[in-house]
Amino acid sequence: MDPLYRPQGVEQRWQQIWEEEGLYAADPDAPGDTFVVMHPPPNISGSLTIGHCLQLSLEDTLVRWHRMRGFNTLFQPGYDHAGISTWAAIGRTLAQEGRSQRDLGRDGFDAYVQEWLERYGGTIMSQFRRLGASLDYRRTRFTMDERYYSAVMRWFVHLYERGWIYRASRIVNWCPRDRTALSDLEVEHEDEDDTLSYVRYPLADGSGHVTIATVRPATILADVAIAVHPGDERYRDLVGKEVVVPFVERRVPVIADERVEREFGTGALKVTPGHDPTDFEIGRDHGLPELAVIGPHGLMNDAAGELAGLTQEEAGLRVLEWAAERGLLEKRENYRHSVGHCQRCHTRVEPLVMPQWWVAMDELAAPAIAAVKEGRVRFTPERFARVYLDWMENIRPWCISRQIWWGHRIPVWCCPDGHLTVAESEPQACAECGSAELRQEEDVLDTWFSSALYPFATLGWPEETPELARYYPGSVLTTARDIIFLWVARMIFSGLELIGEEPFADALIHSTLLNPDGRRMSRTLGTGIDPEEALEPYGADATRYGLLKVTSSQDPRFSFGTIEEGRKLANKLWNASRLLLMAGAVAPEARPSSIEERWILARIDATRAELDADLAGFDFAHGVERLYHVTFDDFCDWYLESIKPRLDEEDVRATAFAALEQLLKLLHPVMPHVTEEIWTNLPSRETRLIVAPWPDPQPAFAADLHALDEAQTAARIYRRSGVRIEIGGDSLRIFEAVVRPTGDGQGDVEAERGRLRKEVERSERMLANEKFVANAAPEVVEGEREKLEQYRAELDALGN
RNA sequence: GGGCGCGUAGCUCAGCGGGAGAGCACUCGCUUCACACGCGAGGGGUCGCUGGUUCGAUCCCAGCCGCGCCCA
Repeated sequence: MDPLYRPQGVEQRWQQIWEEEGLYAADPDAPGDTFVVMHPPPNISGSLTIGHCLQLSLEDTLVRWHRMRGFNTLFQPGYDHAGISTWAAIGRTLAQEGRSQRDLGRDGFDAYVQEWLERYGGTIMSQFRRLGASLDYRRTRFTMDERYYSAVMRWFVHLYERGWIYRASRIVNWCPRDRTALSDLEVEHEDEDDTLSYVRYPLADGSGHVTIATVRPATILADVAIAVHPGDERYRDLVGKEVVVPFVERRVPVIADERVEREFGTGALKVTPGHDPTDFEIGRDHGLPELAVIGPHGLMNDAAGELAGLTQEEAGLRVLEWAAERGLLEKRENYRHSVGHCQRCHTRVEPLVMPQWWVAMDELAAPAIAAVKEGRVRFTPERFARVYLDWMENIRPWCISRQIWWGHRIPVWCCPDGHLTVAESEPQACAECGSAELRQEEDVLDTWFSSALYPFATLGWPEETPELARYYPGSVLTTARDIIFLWVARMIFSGLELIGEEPFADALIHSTLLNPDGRRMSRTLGTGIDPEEALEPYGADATRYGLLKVTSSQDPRFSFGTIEEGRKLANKLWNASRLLLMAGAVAPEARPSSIEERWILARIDATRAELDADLAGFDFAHGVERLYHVTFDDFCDWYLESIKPRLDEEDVRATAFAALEQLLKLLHPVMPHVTEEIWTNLPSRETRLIVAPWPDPQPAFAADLHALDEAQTAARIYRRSGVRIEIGGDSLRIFEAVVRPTGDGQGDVEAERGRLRKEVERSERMLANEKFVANAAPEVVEGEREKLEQYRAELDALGN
C-alpha cells in the first residue's frame, strides 16, 4: 500500500465494479422496506455545476446509508428535455451560423435537436458516475421517451376531461426573443432604472386635465380608460367623465377601481388592458376593450399607425414629444422599479393578450395544501413549508402552452369547422363532426407540466408496473430553494391527482452554494465552479465530504478548504488501515481485553447512533464532522496509539480490524470509494462494503471510560508543561503508550497550578452566587460542582 | 410593498440561555519505525450596533446598520 492515498483511478475502478456487479440496481421483487430518491432530472443539454454535486452527494449519502441498512432502494436517474432552455441554447448555436430555429422548419428542427442532443447529452450521466452516485443507471429516463410522452398525454387529457384545462385569451408573459409565452414562474423580476413621465390627459369637456405617471409612454396608444381609487377624494368628481388620450386623441372614460394604488404617481392610472397584467384584470371587470399596439416581436405593430415598426423606446419618445408640444408633458423623473425578464434569455418580458392553454389550479391546489398542512409531506428546513403554502394558497391559473417546437405537443386536434378533439393519440376523425381533416395544435407544453410526473412516469405510469407498485410513493425529494414551486409543488399536486398519494414524504431543501466571492454561481455569468476542479485533484470522496460539510448553513461560499479536509480524512483512514495491515492481517473479531479496546468500540457505537440521528434529520454537516473527529482523534490518536505496543498480539489486531471495519461502514455513505478500497484489503471479506450491513447497536461495550479521561487529562498537562500528574493502572499504561513521555515529569508545575487555581476560583465564584444556585437548573449547578471537584482533584494530583 | 435568511478567530463555518469552538491559515517544536495530506504545543475573537428580559445573553425580545434571497 502506498503511504499516500491516491483517489485517481481507484474511484473510477469502483464506480465501474459497483455498476457492473449490479449493486446500484433496484429490484422491485427484493424484500425490505423501500427507500426511493427520484433525482430531479437535470437539463439534458447542460452539465453539472458544483451545486448539483452538493445535491447529489446528500442524496447518495442517504441512499447508501439506507441500502446498507437493508432497505430496498431505488435511486432514479433521468434527464429533462428542458423546453425553452434547450430551445434558447439551440437558438444561440444557430445564430452563430446566421440561422434561426424557424428557418429549419418543424421537421428540420426535430432532426437538428436530435443531433444536437447526441453531441451534448450524456455528459451529465458521466458526471453522476464520476461522483460515485449510486443511481440505477439502467433505469435512466428521459422526459421525451415514448412512454414518458404518453404519460404526459394522459395527464393532459385527464385534466381536460376534468374541465381544468382550457384555452383562453388572457394576458401572458411573452418573451419577444424566444417568441413564446412563459408561466409566472419563468419570469425573473429585477430592479431597473427607468424614467417616470407625467402626462396630462385633457378632460373631454374642456374643464381641465388628469395627470398620470407612466414608465411606458408607448402604451399610451392602447389606453382605454383612466382609473382612480374609489376612496380617493382628489378624483371623486371625475369618475364617469371622459378624457382624451394624447397622441391618438381617443375619448376614454374615467373609472373607479380599488386596485389603483393611490400612492403611486398621481394616484390616477392609465388603463392599458392589452399591455399590463393589472390593467388587464381591471379592463375585464369593467368590460373595456383590449387594444394592442405592441406585437409579438416587441415592436410597435400596425395598430400604432405612423409609429408602426418603431421600438417601444422610440415610440414612447415620439408620444412624449407630441405631448410636450401641446403642454401636456408635466415632468419626467428617474424611477427605479422591478421589471420582468425571461428566465432563460433575460429579455424583457412583454405582457400581451393572446390565446393560450391554461390549467385552473384551485382544485388541484386544495389537496396539495392539505398534504403539507397535515404533515404528510414535511419540509426541511421547516420554514419552507410556509413558502410553499403561501404560493399554493395564492395560486393563479397556469399557462402551459409554449410557442416552440421542442417538447410535448399539445394533444388537441382541430377540424375545419373549428371543433376540438382532445385525445392521447392522433384521432382518425373529429369527435364532433367526423371530419378526417384534422390539424394538431402547434404549441408544446411547459416543461414543468411534464416533469411534474417524474415520480411516477419514470416508474411506468399509467401502466400498473411492478415498479410503480413498489416504488411509489417515494421517500425524499431534494432540491434547491428556487425549485420549490417548479417541482416540489407540482409533483405533489400531480401525484395526488393521478395516484392519490403524495410522491414523497420529505422535501429536503438544500443550501445554495455561492462562489468564493459570495456571488451566486451562474453558468451564464461564468461565476460557477466546474466539478472537475474539485474531482480531479481531490477525488470524489473528498468532494462529497467537503460539500456535505457545508450543507446546513444558509448560503455557504464554496471553498476548497473543506474538500481538502475530506482528502485528509481519506488519507488518514488509508494510513490507519496500512498500520494494521502491516502489523499482520487477521480475521476481524471484537475480542477486547483492555479498557482502550472497549472504549473505541463504545466510541464507534456511540458515533453510529449519533450519525444515524444526524442523517435521519438530514444534518449532514454534523454527521460528517463527527466522522472526522472519531477517525482522527478517537481512532487514530488515542486508540491506535494506545494499542501500538501490543500490535503483535493477534487478539489485539482482530479487535482492531473489527473496529476499523465498523468505522469503514460508518464512513462509506459519505466516502464510498476509499472505504471500499480499504475494505477489499481487509482479510476474509466476502461482500462488497456498499452492500455490507450497517453496524448494529453494541450495548455490551458501553464500559467504564474513566481511565481514558484520566489518561487524556494527564497527556494534556504533560504535553503543555512537561508536568506528570499522579495516575496509575490503566490510565498510566495508556498515557505512556500514547504520549511516550521522555522528560523527568518535573516541568513547570507552578504554571499548571496557576491554571487550575483560576478554574477553581471561577467555579467557586459561581457556586457562591446564591441566586445562581437558587435559580439555575439543578443539573447545571450539579455539573458545576462536579467540575470543581475535578479541578481540585487535578490540583491534588500535581502534589499540592 | 410583503416575507425569509445571514452578519461569531485572517478565511470557510459550527454553537443558539450557564467558562467562546472546529478545519484551514499563522507561530514554535518534532526526518517518533501508519500518515509531513503527519504529530504536539501556542497566539488570535468588545460573537454587526443599541437597548431590554434574566442570577446569568453569542444565544431570547425590540429597534437600528450591513449583506443576500423569494414573492408581488
